[in-house]
Amino acid sequence: MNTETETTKTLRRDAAENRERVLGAARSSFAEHGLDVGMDEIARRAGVGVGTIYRRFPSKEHLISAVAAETTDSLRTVLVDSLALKDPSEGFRAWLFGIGQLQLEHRGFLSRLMDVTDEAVRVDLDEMSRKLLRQAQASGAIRHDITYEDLMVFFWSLRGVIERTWERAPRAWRRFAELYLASLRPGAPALEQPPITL
Amino acid sequence: MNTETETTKTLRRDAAENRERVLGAARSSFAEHGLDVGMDEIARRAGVGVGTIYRRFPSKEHLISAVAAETTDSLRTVLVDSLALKDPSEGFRAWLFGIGQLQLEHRGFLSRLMDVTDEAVRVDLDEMSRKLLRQAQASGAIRHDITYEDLMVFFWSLRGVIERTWERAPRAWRRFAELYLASLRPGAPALEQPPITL
Amino acid sequence: MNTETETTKTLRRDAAENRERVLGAARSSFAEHGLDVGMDEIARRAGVGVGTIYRRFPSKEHLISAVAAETTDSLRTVLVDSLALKDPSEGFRAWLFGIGQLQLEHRGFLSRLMDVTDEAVRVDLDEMSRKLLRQAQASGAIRHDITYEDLMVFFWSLRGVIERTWERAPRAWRRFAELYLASLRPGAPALEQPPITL
Amino acid sequence: MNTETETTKTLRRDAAENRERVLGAARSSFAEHGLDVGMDEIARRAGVGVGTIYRRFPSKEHLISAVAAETTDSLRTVLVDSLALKDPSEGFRAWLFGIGQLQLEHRGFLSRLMDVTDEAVRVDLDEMSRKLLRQAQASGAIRHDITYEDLMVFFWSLRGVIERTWERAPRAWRRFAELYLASLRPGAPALEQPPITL
DNA sequence: CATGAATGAGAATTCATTCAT
DNA sequence: TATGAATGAATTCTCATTCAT
Repeated sequence: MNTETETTKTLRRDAAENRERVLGAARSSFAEHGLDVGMDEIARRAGVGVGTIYRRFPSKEHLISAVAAETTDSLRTVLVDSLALKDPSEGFRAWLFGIGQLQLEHRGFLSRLMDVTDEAVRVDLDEMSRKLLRQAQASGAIRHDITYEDLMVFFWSLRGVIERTWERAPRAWRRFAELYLASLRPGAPALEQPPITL
Repeated sequence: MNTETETTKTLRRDAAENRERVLGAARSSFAEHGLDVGMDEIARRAGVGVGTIYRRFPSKEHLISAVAAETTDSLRTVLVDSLALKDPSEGFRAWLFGIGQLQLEHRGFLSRLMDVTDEAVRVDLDEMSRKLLRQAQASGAIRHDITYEDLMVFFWSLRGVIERTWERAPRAWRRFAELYLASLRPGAPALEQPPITL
Repeated sequence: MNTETETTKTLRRDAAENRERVLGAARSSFAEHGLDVGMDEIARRAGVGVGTIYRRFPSKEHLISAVAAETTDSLRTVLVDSLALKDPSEGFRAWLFGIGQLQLEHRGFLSRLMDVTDEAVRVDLDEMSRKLLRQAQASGAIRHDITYEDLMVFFWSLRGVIERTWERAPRAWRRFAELYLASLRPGAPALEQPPITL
Repeated sequence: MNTETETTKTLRRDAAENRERVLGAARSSFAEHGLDVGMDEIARRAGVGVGTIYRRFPSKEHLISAVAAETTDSLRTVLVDSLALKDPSEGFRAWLFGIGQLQLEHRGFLSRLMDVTDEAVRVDLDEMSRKLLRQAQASGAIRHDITYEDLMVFFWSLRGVIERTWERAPRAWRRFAELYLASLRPGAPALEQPPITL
């Protein structure tokens, strides 16, 4: 903003860009080594000092949350793209597999992946998700006793699969997802277990 | 001798019992705080000094393995009990839910849970598992295109579910398992995704 | 800025100076308590946190080596100064006593003192040492059946003397060295024991 | 002594014998691994429990001293044997080399080797030592300006030599001793360094 | 008396976080 | 504002010593 500062420190990276660098470094570090990577390593990858990270993020925990929150965009993209599909059944399937692919790409902090801290955003994504389910159920593609929470649980289940298989069988989660999807089709016997609330 | 001392200091006990105390303390510590709990905390819970833990287990890694190995017995019990059921369909279901319950009880080091290091034991459990699946398929309860690996993947998926839900919805995994089980019933459409190898 | 803070907290200094402080603290700690001093004690002496030591030296072993390596310069100084003396006999004597003085000043890790890990440096010091001996022998000051290895052994022998006497008789090693030196003068009877190789 | 006890506990090792076992185990442990061996290792070698060691020796320090003190007998043997030799010059030489051999055999706690805690014993050994020196000087084999302390220092110097050479050149100390001995012969120049007291 | 399991202070090392420059 | 050196609490593991059996 300040022109003089802008002039004298032309080479200094813009704060926003700097934040991106850190987030990117954090994401790839987490993907490779898990959440236990040191802040030094992340700083090194980002090409900044540790202090710079702490200027943007009060603590490592905040950084992790920020990286997780960052996936919100991808999450939204998956939802929007899925909703855009004509066939609700196709849209539903695209959603499930889209989230799976997302997790594969963000493995390392899967435990935090589906955390969305911003309430407004959460509600937004929530509504899109529920709509996808509703449409699929209305179209007869998905059983009516399936709840939104069931799908959340499915997304969480992917973590266990991906963390264990991504190295040796990176497509294993797809078979798993397809099987699970089959159980959501109408015609299956009624469920004994009651729906859950979270 | 002195009752008060007995009370305040909980005098040295039998070595074997002590080992159990350590394993128990480790298991519950892991369940509550994950594998990152300090050895001090485990020792405190067990009511022993850290040195005592190290007398039995050369390193924290060994302790973790021991706790994990301990579950092998439970694993076998689940399998044996499931195989003992007359109805193969019932046996198969008992197996799936039994493993889920096991994981719920051992949450904290779920990442190690299905590791069985002793080769002979592994083969043994393996054979029982495959037999359960075979019988269920022969009886017509389970689709024939389901493989042993599919079930392993399912067990791993439970980790993601349980770690995320055990506190607020400890029965969530049951609904998830029931749904998954439904997808294994005959009559569902053929799977596009090929079976996996691990 | 605040003078009082300056006094009470001794604000962070230049990194290089800090490294020196650590090396100095390590050297004096080793001299007083031997290699078994804790890193905490060394850090305390240096007026830094333990972490600071580990920032410069990956492990205690590295720190010890660094302190030892530091004496390499003193070793070279002794050699250069001794070689600079006109009289080869004087030079030889200066060498022996110089090394003794060095050991007295670095007592505590005498076991590592004569270790020179850098091959090039070792060869360099080696050559100067051999030259000192050669010149002394050529000038007739030292017997011709004395080998370079004999002198190494003498230097090692000083460790035993100094470790045992430095507190109560810090000059004892000088008398010992003088006596030994006397045995190197020409005219003594031939040696029965063969020269050694190391 | 008590016949009944003797009868009922026939298999229990005699206390004195037990003490010997511990001392022997300690000595060989020290020789192999230095003073840093654990008490457990010593107990294992001795075939007793650690508690048994602590029954005989209040602390590790005491055990070390005891092992060191044990060499007093060897020390005396060397002295007696050396004094028994007709030729004082031979006796003196036998003494020096005898002590060297002793140290080679007891390497590991050389730092404590010459410690003799029992005052009466110390005086006794002291007198024999001084007598050996006196006789050698009287016979003209050794210079008159050599003191008893000079020889003590020599014995200590052997530690540095032996610790550094015993593995690769176990006879190196002999050449060193021979050289040193040469310096004690009459005819050498007067010493500048004053005699020491300890 | 002997045993060896138990103890816990202490040692080396790591890493999130702070702060002087 | 960015940097990275400094910090020190926390962690794993060791070992001399104690004490119930």
